[in-house]
Amino acid sequence: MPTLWNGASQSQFRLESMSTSLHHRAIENLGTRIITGELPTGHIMLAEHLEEELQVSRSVVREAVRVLQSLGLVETTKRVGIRVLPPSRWNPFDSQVIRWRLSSDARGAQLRSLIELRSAVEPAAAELAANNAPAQLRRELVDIAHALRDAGHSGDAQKFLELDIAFHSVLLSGSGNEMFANLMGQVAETLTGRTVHGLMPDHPHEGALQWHVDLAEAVAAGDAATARAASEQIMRRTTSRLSGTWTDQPRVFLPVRRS
Amino acid sequence: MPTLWNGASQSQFRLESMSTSLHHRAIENLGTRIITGELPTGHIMLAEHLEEELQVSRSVVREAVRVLQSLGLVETTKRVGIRVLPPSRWNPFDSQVIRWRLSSDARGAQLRSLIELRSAVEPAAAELAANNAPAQLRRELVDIAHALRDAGHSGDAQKFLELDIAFHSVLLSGSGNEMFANLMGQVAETLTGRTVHGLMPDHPHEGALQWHVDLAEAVAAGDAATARAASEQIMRRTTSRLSGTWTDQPRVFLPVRRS
DNA sequence: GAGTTTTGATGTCTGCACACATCGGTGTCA
DNA sequence: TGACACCGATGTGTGCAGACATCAAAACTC
Repeated sequence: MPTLWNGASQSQFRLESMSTSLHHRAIENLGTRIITGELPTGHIMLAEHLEEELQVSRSVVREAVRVLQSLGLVETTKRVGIRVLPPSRWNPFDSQVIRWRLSSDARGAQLRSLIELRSAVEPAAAELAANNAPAQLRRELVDIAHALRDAGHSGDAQKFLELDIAFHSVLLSGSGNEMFANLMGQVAETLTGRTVHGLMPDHPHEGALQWHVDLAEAVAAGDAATARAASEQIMRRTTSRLSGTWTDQPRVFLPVRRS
Repeated sequence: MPTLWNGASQSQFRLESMSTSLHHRAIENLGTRIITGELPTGHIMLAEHLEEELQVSRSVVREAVRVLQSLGLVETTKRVGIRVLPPSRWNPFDSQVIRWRLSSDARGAQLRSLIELRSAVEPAAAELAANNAPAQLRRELVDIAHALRDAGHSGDAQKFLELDIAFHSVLLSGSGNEMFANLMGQVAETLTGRTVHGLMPDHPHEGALQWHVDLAEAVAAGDAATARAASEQIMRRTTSRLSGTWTDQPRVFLPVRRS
């Protein structure tokens, strides 16, 4: 009886929590289940079946499926149904997909991918920022670096996290490359995830704090080479500190898709 | 009179070509117009208005708007309508967004972003591939590099393009990082765009051909440092060859979004 | 100016017609 | 008799139309 959504009821409670639109919850539900593997590759669903399973109407299901389709999670075929696509078809840069993967078994693999991407991008961003960033962003970066060092010394974990995110955000924005700047959100996820999961030491590494200051001052001075070097130092340390979380994750070598 | 879509008719012909679904064409239409700026930031549309403008039904409009919403191009607000979001909210990694930008005035800026991203990522991918790629991919890479050199010498532009795409695809796949591997599609866009727009010389640079071979053989030998160095050479040259196309494009320094 | 009502847009539900890929039966030919 | 091509039935996504629910902006009242 697909009636109104009336708070706490229904034993087959599939659309968790409230305060978001129905189609959004449907996306969340299906996306999560696909990425955790509960709905495996090749699994076929029928729109009609989803209606009663999720207790929503056709329009909600259809809009949700459209979005999942644009994320590469499913494809629709007439006379067949809605087919779950293999992970190689998922859009690994979509922030929803990243979020879902971070809260699945593939968390380690997703973290590794993100760290590798950051390790490649941040030094380049540092270089670009040193060459191109507007004066105000350079000043801001220096201020944040100093505040970050202070917070590290005083052991204020919450403030340290905020400043850490701000630092890398400003750096990436300062590159003047909108793709780099957009990684900010993902970086924030990894950083917050790190503290939440207790991977941060009580007092951050003294060298790392100094490298942040060095990086900021190199950017301010327009010294691209030094900025890159400092960024590489930071990323090397970050990588080595986190690499323990994905030692058991096998690498996946995607097939070369020729369309 | 929103009746069936009957081929060539309608003077206000907005949904171009056929053979794709209506909602897909609606996405294409709106996405293009938003990114070219024909529908500027803050512009407000009404679903009802879109229905008659595109000559499609409510459900088609709604599904298209949902997808555009997930791409960060629009937001919907009750009592207001469908609002076009500023470029800083667009998902710059989505392949549709990239494609739309490549065929807009911002083409130069998009190319620069992609090249900068490639320049950061490919050397890292080369390093990872040298350390982790399975034997078969290494062999394949060497074969392609040699074929690429031959094609370069013989001046077969079409074959050269195919092999060039294949080379970078295999390299990125060989990194074992699904985000790197996924850049493949975007790389293909830039490479094809380059030949189509007549930016390729008749005979590719001899040094570049050799660097591809060096890179492949370093990966095959597991020599990460050499592989990275060769990749950096290639990207430096690619950058310098293409930088002319975006000299006039201003860099955009996105605001740091703190949610 | 604070609280209340009205209004107008999206959100959701439903029934229907159509397009079309798949499957199975039928007919043809060797 | 068996293999193969054809063709229509079937079932599913796609698209359409209209209704009601919801909720936030805007207008209104006090």
